[in-house]
Amino acid sequence: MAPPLPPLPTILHADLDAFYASVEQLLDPALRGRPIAVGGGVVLAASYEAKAHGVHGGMSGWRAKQLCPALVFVGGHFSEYQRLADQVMAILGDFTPFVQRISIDEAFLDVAGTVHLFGPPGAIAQQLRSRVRDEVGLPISVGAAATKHLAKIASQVAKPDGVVVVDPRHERAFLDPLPVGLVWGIGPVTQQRLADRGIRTIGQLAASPTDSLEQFLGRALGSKVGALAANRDHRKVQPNGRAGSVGAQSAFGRCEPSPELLRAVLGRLADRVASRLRAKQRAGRTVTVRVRFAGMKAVTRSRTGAQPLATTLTLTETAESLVRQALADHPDELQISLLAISVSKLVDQPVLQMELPVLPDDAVRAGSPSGSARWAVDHSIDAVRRRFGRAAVGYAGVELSPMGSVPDEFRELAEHEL
DNA sequence: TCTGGGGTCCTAGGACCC
DNA sequence: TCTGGGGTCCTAGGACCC
Repeated sequence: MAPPLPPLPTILHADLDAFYASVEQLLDPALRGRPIAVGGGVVLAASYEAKAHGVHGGMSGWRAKQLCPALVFVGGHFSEYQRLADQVMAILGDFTPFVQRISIDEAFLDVAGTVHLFGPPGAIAQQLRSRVRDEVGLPISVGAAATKHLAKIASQVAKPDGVVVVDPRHERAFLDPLPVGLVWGIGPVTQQRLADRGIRTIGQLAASPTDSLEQFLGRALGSKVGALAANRDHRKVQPNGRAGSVGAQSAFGRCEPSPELLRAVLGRLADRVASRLRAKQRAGRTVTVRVRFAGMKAVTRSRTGAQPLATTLTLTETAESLVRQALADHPDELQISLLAISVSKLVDQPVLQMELPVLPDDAVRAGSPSGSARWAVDHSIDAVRRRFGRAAVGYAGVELSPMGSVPDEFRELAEHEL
């Protein structure tokens, strides 16, 4: 039998460059060519002109200004980000039905079935970039390789505004000189641990004995690196699955965890999470809270119930009880700096768009409404908000809370390049 | 000048059942 | 009666990604 042909580099990873900042420069020509940062107190995204001065996401605003005095801060046009990114994804879909979007601004494509229509992967990458540039006006980088992992690394190397095709016959030559931090799953912690052992490049990593590496890196990462080095990364580009959890968090300076604070913050977070669950027609059985103390140490507490939940008031109460539990387990911690709520083990919970049911009597009389009354209250609030906007109505003490320093739109989009 | 927000995946230990 | 092994679910913690 003839030896199998080497796989073609038909997996593409397309990644918009400095996405939020590029959109701002697209919307306002006066910003083009200038160092800009999206955000204020903290930099959410920086243009390449700003990055040249060392500005990057996650940096405090004043530090960024120190590094780059000419830096211009701009507020975010969040609905524009979503709209333009969706346009880009639609263009990607013209080259193959196998598009897997992994965040607002990046996606994998498998073009194995369409090379006969559009030419080899490198040519497809160029056509795709031209169309995004011409029709949307944004720069996008593309990596092409035989596997997702490698394509992702290639697109990072291609930035800004470029293409890198990794020939499957020369993968090691491509990978070996690159820094280990480009490997998926190697973050700052692991990078430091590797550096302590003199390992900085992927080549050095691949050359070190696997068993001892696995011993100190953990089996998961060890096998991941092994698979990468041996080109055994066989994950397919697959249609997007549905989210496995829905959560929200809120950071505030350092505060004493008074009952009033807990009520206000958890009520607001539960309102966000539960209304998003209802909008997706989903509900979840497991509620997890996260409490971060003043020293950045964080703990979690979770509870799994028999019935899936998507009710604001029930979620608030469950979260409150879990947070109290976490606080009681750490009596030495006097201040907290963040609270988070997440709901997982999600199931479908279709909701008929029916007229509002008549409130049961017990809801009117009792201080604590019944399950069906809670359902009715939530859905009437959702309905009003659909018509008049989110701020139109809410739970007492929830909307009035001074805690929401970050506008809700800010929270809708997961940030990138941090 | 302490560091925002929304997710995923992995590990480990314990409970529980067969 | 004692013991072992496997499977599944739950909780908690941590690293990482965008």
